[in-house]
Amino acid sequence: MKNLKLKSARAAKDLSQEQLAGLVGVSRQTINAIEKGDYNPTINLCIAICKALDRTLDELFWE
Amino acid sequence: MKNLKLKSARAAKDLSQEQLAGLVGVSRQTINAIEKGDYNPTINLCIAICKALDRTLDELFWE
DNA sequence: ACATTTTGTCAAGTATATTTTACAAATTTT
DNA sequence: AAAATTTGTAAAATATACTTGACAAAATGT
Repeated sequence: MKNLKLKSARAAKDLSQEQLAGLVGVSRQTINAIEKGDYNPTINLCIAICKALDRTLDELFWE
Repeated sequence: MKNLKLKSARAAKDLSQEQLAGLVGVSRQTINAIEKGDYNPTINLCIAICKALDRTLDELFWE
């Protein structure tokens, strides 16, 4: 299922998928796939995303 | 660095690495590697571990 | 309306998470 | 102290996260 919390947190910072990808050091497609859902990123990437968006793991990746 | 929060939470439930591995459906070595640190598990595995130990992502995998 | 940026998606390749088998060190049990 | 369980670790194989390049649809800006 889509990760709308991530999409929303990214929008709150006014960042494009490509900009967020650059901040955390992955490709744009990876960010897109995570938001799209049915994807299983590594915890280090999740942590990097959380820090870039000033959120915690529970806020963005806990159901 | 070692994940002592995970090690401690597992001990609190009196589970061996092998028992926890069975609960979350991975090998014992994977659990051992995560506790040892310098490892990068997937978010789905982290979530499964958290649920098995009645903890959240922030409690076990946030620094 | 046109131009630009952003997003969704696909296929083929590369990097790495995870498994399997195996053995020794350490810890716990009797 | 011996036996049994648990843990630490390693090498080779497999599964999958992530990349690169590319193109079209959708959204945004002028």
